[in-house]
Amino acid sequence: MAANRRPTLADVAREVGVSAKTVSRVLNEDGPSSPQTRERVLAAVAKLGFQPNLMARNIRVGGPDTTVGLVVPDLGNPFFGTVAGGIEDAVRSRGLTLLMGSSAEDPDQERTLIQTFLARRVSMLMVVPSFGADHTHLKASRAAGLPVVFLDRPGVGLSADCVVSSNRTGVHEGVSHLIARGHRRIGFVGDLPAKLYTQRERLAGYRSALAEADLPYDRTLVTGAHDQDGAAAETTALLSLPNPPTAVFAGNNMMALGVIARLTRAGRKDIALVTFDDLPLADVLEPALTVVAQDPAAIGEAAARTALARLDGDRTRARTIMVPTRLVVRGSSEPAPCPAERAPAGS
Amino acid sequence: MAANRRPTLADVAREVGVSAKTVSRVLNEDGPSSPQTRERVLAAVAKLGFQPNLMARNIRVGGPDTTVGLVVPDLGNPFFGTVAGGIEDAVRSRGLTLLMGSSAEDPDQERTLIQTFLARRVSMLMVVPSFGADHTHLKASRAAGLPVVFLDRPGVGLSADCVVSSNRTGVHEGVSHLIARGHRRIGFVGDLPAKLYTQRERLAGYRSALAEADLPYDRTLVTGAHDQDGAAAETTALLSLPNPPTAVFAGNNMMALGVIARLTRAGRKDIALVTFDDLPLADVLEPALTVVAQDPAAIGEAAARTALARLDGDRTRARTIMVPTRLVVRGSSEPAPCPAERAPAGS
DNA sequence: GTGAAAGCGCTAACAG
DNA sequence: CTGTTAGCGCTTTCAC
Repeated sequence: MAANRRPTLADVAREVGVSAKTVSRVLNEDGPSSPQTRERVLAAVAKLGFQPNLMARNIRVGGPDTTVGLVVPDLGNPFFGTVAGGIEDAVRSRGLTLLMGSSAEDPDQERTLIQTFLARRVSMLMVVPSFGADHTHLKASRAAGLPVVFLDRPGVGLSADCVVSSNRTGVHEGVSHLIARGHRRIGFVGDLPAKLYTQRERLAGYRSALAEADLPYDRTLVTGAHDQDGAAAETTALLSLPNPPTAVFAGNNMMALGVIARLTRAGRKDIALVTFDDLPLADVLEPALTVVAQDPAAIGEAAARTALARLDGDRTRARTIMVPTRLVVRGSSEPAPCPAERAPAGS
Repeated sequence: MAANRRPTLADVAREVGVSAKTVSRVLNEDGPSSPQTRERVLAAVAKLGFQPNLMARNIRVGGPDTTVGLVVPDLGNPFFGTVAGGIEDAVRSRGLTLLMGSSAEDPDQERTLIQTFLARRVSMLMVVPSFGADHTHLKASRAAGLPVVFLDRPGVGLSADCVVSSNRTGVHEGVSHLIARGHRRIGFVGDLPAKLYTQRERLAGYRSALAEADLPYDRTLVTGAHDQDGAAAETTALLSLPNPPTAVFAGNNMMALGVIARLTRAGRKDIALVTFDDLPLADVLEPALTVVAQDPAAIGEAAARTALARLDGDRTRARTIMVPTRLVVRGSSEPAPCPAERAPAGS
C-alpha cells in the first residue's frame, strides 16, 4: 500500500542466495550462468517485481543514455509529430527512446530544454530551431562527440548536420506550374516573420520561377501574415489590387487555410491556388487542393539515420540533406487566367 | 576533437581547489557558499564546459526521475500531439520533461515502451491504451506509488485514474441536434474495430439520442470502416439503401474525411452531416462542418494535474474525469430532410 | 560457473 | 561557510 522502496538487484540476489553480479549476468545475458541459477533468478525477479534501474546502469557504463533528445516548436503541429514518428521508427531498432519537448518557438525555452537533454546525456540531439535562437553553446558537446542534427531549419552558430525540405525548388515547381497554366500575376502569401528560414527559401523559389519565365517581380503581390485570419485579410487585399493576381501561392498550410476561406467565401473559383504543405482535407475540398507536399516522416528518418551514422563513428564534415517535396496537382490550380470580366457559371 | 571524457563535478572541484560537495552546493543553491567561491566555481564550470549528470544525481537522491512517460498510439496524430502539449504545459513548472513514445496501436509495443519508462523511473506514467492491451502488469508499480493515468480510453485490468472526452453525451448532443432539425433517419459511420472504447461510447450516445426522441434504432444505418476510403464506400452504401438516411453522423475525423469526400463528389448537399472531433479546415469547407469538438489540450492538462496531485500525496480512490465536448454548429447540419425529390437550387 | 571489491558521478549526513 | 565519509544501484575487474 505505502510507497515501499522498490526492490534492487541486491534484493533479488539475497532472495535467491547468490551475488548481485550473478543476477546482473542473468539479466543482461552477459557471461555464463547455470540453467538452475538462471531459473531461480528469473523466478525471484518475477516474484519481487524487480525492475532494473536504467539510470544506475547507464551511470556505471558511462556511455550516453539510450535516449534521443528532440526539440520542436509545437507538439500539436502534425508536421512535427510526423517528423517525430519518422525519427522513432528509425531509432527503435537501436533501442532508443524519444525524449521530446516543446520550445513554443521561444529561444529561451529551447535552450533550457537543450540543457536538460544534455544533462540527461542523450545519445543524440535533434532540434527544430526557434526563430532567433543561437546554438553556439552546443559547440563543446558536439566536439565531445554528441551528434547534433537540425531539422526543418538550419541552426545558427554551429556547424552541424541539417535536414530540410527542398523549399526553394518545391515552390519553384509549384509556381512554374501556375505559370505554365498561363498565369502571369501570381500572389504569394507567406508566413511572418518573413525572415524565417523556410519562408525566405520559399520566397526565393517564387522569385526564381518568375525569373525563369521572364516575369517581373512585383512586390505588391507578395504579402505575409501571422495566422489564418491575417492570411484571409491579405487575400482580400490582393484581390482588391488595381491589377489583381489571377493565382495565389500560399507559403504554408496555416496561410493556406486563410486563403482558402476567403476565396471560398468570396466565391472566387476563378482564382488558381497552390499551397505549400499538404492538408488532410486537401482532396476533399471543392476544388481539391493542388499542393507542394513535404515528407515529414522522411525528414525525421533522414535525421535519425545521419545521427546514427555519427554515433557509429562517421566523422565526415557536416552535411545538409534536402528532402524532396512533391507537387501534387489536384483541382485548385486548374483555373486559367481570364482577363475578361466573365463570371464563371454557377455549376 | 576526439570524444574526450566529459568533465565531472570532481574535475571542477579540482580546478577550483575546493571539494566536490562545495561545487554541488553552488550548482544546486543548496546550503550557503561564499560569494568568491561561488564566482570561481561558476567560472570553472563555464571554462570546462561542465554539464551536471542528471542521472547520477537522481540515482543518489533516490526519488523518481524528473520525467513524465507518455505512450500514444500515433505521434503524427495531432489529437495526441495536442494532448502531449497540454501535459507539458501543466508539468513544465515542476521541471518535468516529457518522455514520449508511440505504441503504433500495438499492445506488445505498448508494453515494451512502458517497461522502458518504468526502468527509467519516470515520476508518472500516462498511457493511451492500445486496443487489446492489458495493464495488470502495472499493479505493482502503481501500488509502489507511481501515478498512472489513462488517456482517451480506460485501461484494462488496473484501477487507475482516467481522463476521457464525454463521448457519449457529446454524440448524444450532436445527434439530437440533427433530430431537432427534423431528421428521423440518421446514418452512423464509426471507426473499426467497433469495440474500441471510444466508438462504443459514441454509438451509445447515438442510440440514446434516438431513444430519447422515440426514434427506432435501425442497424442498417450503422456502419464502420477502417480508413477514409472505407468510410467513403460505407457512405455510398448508406445512400443506396432503399430507405436512405437524410443525415449522417461521422464517429471520428478520419471517417469524416471519407464521408465528406463522398458527399461532395456526389453533390449531395441535401444530406446533413455532423462529425465527431474538429478539423482544421472545418470552417473552410462548403458548407462549413458542424462538429462535436473535443478538447485535447484540456485532456492532457487534466491528466497531468491528476497525476501531480497523486505525486503530492493524494490517496483518494481512482477517478474518471470526463472532459466535455462542445457542439459547434456550422453549416453542414443545416439541410432539413426533404422527402420529396426536389433538388435544392444551385445558389 | 560464481563472488568480492572497487567505482561510475553525484549528494546525504555529519562533522568541523 | 566548507570538507569528509559513505553510499545510491548497478557493472567492471579480477579473483576463485
